[in-house]
Amino acid sequence: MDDWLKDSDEVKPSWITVDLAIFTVRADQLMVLLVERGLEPFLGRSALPGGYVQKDETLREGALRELWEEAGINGRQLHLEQLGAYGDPDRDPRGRVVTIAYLALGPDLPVPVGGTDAARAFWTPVAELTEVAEGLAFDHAVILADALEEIRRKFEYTAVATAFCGESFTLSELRKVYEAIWGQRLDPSNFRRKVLSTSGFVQSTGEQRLPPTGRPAALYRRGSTWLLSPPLLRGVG
Amino acid sequence: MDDWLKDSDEVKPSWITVDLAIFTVRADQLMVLLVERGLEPFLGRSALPGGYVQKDETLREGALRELWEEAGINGRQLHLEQLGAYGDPDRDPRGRVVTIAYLALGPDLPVPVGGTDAARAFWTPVAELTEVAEGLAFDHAVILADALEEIRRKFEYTAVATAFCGESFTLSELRKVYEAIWGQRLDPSNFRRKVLSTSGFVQSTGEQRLPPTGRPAALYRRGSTWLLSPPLLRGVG
DNA sequence: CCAAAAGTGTTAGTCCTACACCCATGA
DNA sequence: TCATGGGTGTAGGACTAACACTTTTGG
Repeated sequence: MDDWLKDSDEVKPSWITVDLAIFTVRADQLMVLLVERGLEPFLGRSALPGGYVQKDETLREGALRELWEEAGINGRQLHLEQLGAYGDPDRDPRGRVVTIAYLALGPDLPVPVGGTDAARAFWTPVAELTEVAEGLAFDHAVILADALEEIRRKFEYTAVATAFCGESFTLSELRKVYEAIWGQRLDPSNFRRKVLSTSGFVQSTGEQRLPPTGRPAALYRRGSTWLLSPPLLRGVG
Repeated sequence: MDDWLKDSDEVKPSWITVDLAIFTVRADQLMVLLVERGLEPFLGRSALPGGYVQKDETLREGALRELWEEAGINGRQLHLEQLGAYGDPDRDPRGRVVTIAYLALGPDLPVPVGGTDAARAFWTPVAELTEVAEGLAFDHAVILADALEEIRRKFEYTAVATAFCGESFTLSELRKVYEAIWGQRLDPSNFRRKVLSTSGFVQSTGEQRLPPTGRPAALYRRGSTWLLSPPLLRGVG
């Protein structure tokens, strides 16, 4: 490293990690992926998946790599955005470690299987983890809370909800995603109208899907519009 | 630093900096604070103010300290929020430097004066810096663009606009802030109604202020509400 | 009185909500 | 034909944009 970089009593280099808050919707519930730590510190405790950023990769590339190594998930198919940096000097007992948190959203993903790091990973319903969250390693409870707030906010004014659906989806599936995140019933007919009247939100595929019972539903895929205006307001609640 | 931290060919420690995108509204224009770099690399080029995070401070504390050292601004009086981390491996010619960008918004601030680092600081109207921005040091043009997008978005659904006003302000002053950011006229009467009907957005002080000419205007201060629902939509535009 | 800016009222149109109703399928 | 979920229609109310109008000041 060049010697024109400042190194003094006040300024020291830090370790950089990425941590991932990975969400999916399964059985009408918002789930987050946690891992059981296999190393000190916090050995055996639950944590968000993550790891060190390597020398020659971008932060995003590091997040994608950890997504694969720790969770067995190919990130090219899901929504990945940066949440923010967490760098309190005492957040890691090993020393100064600044972590860049990423938010990942994907359709109902396969349960992680054995054989890799991902074997230690498991899905947890966020509705049930209020007590569990306090036991998370590092400051991961804070990161998780920030991630949840970010999701709820972004649902109102972006098309991010489609990230929880597969390649093609019905409007009912999309609506159930909103209902899971907002914890509130939405009127199917009004929801349909709002979504379809926002040009570019979704795009008809022309195909249909048969529900277990009832009339076949039209299939849609993501449109090109990301920012929704007007936003899909959640009711007064 | 503990030896249980990974150090290998792939993983190396990094330098952590904070960079500040500081905005104010003056003469109905959105302005950003830039500095002329006094050190290599990019000596003499314009850049966002910023510097190294010290050993025992949080990222936010580092941002507040740089705000004071580089811009002569006491940050306790303004809005300061984290924008995100920028850490491409080649963003700094000196080596791996990850920067945490902060967004700062404040009322018309005193022009930085000589005698300190802040002597090199100057306000630039964002409307005019399209060409200038390309010449900024490091990836600061990207950070600045992200900051502007964040401001415009947050104006719609938060009360962040009040950060550009002083302790107390008239509704016209607040409206002019919106007009400066959105580059669009707003109907004074409709604006007033929207703001006042959003409970907790602003709070009457009972005082008045005399404009250069015309009827005195009632003064308000920030209310306790941060999230606006419904959002102050910017018109179809 | 006039100009300028604050502040109120009104109206026509748009959007939203709630809910009734029809449609297409499997059993 | 029944149950189930998909999909359309509609009436009342809420919200909005546009703009006319009144109020209060200094000159």
